[in-house]
Amino acid sequence: MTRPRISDSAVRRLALYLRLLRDLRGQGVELVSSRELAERSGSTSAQVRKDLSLFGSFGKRGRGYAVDALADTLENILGLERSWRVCLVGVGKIGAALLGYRDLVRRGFEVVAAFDTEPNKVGMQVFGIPVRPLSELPRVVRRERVEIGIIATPPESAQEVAKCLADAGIGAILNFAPVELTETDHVPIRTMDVVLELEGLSYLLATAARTERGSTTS
Amino acid sequence: MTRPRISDSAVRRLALYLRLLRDLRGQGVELVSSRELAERSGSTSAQVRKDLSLFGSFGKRGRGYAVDALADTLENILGLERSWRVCLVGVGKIGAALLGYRDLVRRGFEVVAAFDTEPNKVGMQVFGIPVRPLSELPRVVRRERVEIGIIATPPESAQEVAKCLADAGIGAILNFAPVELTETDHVPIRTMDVVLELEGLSYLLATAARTERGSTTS
DNA sequence: GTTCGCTTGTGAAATGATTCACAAGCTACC
DNA sequence: GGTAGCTTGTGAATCATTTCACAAGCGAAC
Repeated sequence: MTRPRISDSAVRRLALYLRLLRDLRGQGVELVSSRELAERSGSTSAQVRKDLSLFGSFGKRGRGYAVDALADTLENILGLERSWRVCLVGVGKIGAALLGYRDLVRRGFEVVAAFDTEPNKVGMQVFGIPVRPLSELPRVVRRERVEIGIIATPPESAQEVAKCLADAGIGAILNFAPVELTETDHVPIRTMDVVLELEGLSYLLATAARTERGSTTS
Repeated sequence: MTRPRISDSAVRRLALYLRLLRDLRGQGVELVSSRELAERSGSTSAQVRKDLSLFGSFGKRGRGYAVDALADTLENILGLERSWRVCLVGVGKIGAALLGYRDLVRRGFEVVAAFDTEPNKVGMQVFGIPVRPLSELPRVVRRERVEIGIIATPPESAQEVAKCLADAGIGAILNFAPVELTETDHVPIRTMDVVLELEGLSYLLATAARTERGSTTS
């Protein structure tokens, strides 16, 4: 399979198509057209076809795409034919919610370890996963062959934890702390920030309000 | 102030600059250059200047930007000079974690109501906020003048809840359910999906592994 | 007041992503 | 076999975003 450079947004769309295809497969649907995928993913049929054609041609002209085969193909492209070993650092409210989030393991991400510095959290079990002291992180990450780290610490410690994860040989990081982390050792980092998203919505609301006022007044 | 059409990614960057500026203000820093903002936000100085110049010219050549004044300006542009009234639908693990997340109110998003359908959750107080039955949503949203809705329900009910929020007159929606929602009544929707982000990382890891193998073998 | 070092603001160029539009190809049906 | 109706795959064109590059401007030092 060819592996072109591909944008983040394209990868996200592919992951979305895969989710839709799995649903369709569950419903016993065998064929799906780019138009249908587009409708369900909020995209356009041309976009869907372009995205898929980056990796090869999987469809049949006049018919569409074979749901089952395309799902398998996308699983392969995205590396989801296997499951990934994940650890969590920071067992606060968000961290604990993630440990209890069943979709993670169901969709191929198994949380195999959790860490925190708070002495009263260390030793607890949260949703069946023991919380260990941060000092054990390097050893445990190596021993358990953890591949992805999730940071859910306060922002002050996030950068330090990222460094620690990178040094321990982790391959990628998902960050929930509201700070922009600087990449260490080419370990890719994605940040999810609720407040930043809300602020984006705030901009839209403020703009809408002004436009409204402007047009009403004049 | 001019209000040009501006991309989502630009808005996100502006929100990020604002966060950095508030930090700097707290530290008593008075001037900051586009280069410094770029370093701290993982961007480039040209990008920072372009973003800011969309709304006017706020800097002094040779000196940089006045931290305090620029923070105020960005707060105005983003609509963050005031705080917003938010409600939460779905008090599961993620929902409960959000209710306890202090940064929301600290950064101008006040959760004034929470809803759920589960009879054993309705009537509870979670972090001081009473959980009401979903049937009260339209009335409460109107009475409390709620402007932003957060959906943290299972994916099956998310679309229905989105419609309900839109009908109740809400202005924007942040969705945590792993489904692509179709927009109702021009109410903007942002979706945050942990698994989708992890799948994006999975793609990078899988690609890195293949490249590695390819180059090692040859 | 002149020079020097630094930084902004911004057109122009380059790069990247999306949309268009259509030939090529498949299936069903007659 | 031929035709009709769809749908894919993809170059070309359009649209959007980012980067480049530099004139203009500010302040400090002498």
